[in-house]
Amino acid sequence: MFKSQLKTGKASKGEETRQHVLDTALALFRRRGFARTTMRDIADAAGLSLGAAYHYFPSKEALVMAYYEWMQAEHEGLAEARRSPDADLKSRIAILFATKLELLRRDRKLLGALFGNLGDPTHPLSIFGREASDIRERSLAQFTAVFADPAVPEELRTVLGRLLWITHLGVFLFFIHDASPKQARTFALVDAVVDLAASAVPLISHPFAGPVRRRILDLMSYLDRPREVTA
Amino acid sequence: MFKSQLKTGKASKGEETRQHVLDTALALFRRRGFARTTMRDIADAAGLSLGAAYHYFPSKEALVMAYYEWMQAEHEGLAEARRSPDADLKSRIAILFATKLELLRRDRKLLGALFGNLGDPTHPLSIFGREASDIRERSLAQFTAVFADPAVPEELRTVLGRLLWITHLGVFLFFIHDASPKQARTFALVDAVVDLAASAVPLISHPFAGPVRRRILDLMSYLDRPREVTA
DNA sequence: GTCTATACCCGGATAGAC
DNA sequence: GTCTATCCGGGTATAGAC
Repeated sequence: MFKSQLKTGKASKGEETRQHVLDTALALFRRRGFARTTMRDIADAAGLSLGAAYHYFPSKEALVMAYYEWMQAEHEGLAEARRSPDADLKSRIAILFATKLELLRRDRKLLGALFGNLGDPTHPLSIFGREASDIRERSLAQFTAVFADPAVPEELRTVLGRLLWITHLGVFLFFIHDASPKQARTFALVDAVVDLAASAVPLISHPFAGPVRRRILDLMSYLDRPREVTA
Repeated sequence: MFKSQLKTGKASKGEETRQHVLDTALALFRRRGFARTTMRDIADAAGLSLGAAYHYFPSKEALVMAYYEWMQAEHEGLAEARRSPDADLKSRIAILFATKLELLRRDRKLLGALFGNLGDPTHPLSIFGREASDIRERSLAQFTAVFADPAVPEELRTVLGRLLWITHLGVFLFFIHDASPKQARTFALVDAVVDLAASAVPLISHPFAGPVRRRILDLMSYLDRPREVTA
């Protein structure tokens, strides 16, 4: 696990090259999309042999995973920077969506790859799969933290975080397909979703909604457990 | 469009072969999954050359589309057969989910393919794409019809139909990943979802929920328009 | 450990002869 | 409508240079 770079502290030659390959790949993905970019293109554009590219990234999708990781770190940083201590629930939700949309905006053609293996449980590289679990958990944590608010019943916070996270996946699936100028429809959708989410919380917390609330908790308990591997 | 078969009325040789290829392919998909079945496997098993198989189905995914079509017709038939005129809202929803689950049960390994191209808007063969629009509309219509009920405000029916349809996609995405014995967790999830859907309708129809209801209608208006093609 | 070059396998898809 | 041959690209393998 611990290599010689312990003493240097500097980025080694290898890490520089690795970064260069990743940058080149992402530039090509952004311009031409994931499917229409070949590993041979990437190696050529980076000035490397095919073998060298595969030396750093064992598969084309590993490049997407690296991007996913970068993206998550970036989102955490940006959302944190925009955070203000006296913000209410609605603006906390709004910030989370706005920052992510800001980051993903130029990467529409690349996003498809993240949703690509959604339906294949045997494929480890999936947004719901093993390899992505770290990143997924960190993202989920961001969306759950939004509900750490005295106005929200404790028992509902985890559940609401998950619901909001799933919703954000849906929004970005919409975003991928949104061909309106400058993705105006996605921006409008985000406004509406934020508005709805913020206004649904008091409703669902109200005693009147007790039976529905209990059913939501029931339902989420089925989604909670870690995923097993299909034989 | 109109070929010589107009006079025969019988299934021509070509249609028989086409059906044979489809049957063979589905059998292989069910046994080994979509990804692990090659077009060469299918052609071999059907006793045809690769080129001949491609003559009938222009791509591997076209086979999935043909399945999707068959599936939708089957679901309409089965749901209709189970329909009883005096059923309440909840049991109408329950029947829709139960019959679909019944049909899809043996096809888990095949379903991933339906969700496969979800993220690629340039790919016409997607559950959200052009090619599938007919089938998608028919499926949506089934889920909307459930709410044709005096207890449900007119203005909400389309919206609730869409929400239920999206929910059913989510349930079957879960189903694909469900490795519990006999997919017991999916069955439990379906129960909970049906329960929640049926109990949420009175809540959302209640005057108290007016603001939330208006926001839901707002939100859905962004999802309504037909999809344009990305350049 | 970093990299080149090259040949190869596999599987989706296509061309063109018959 | 059916075949054989071919292309293309993801991915692997290997042999060797520095």
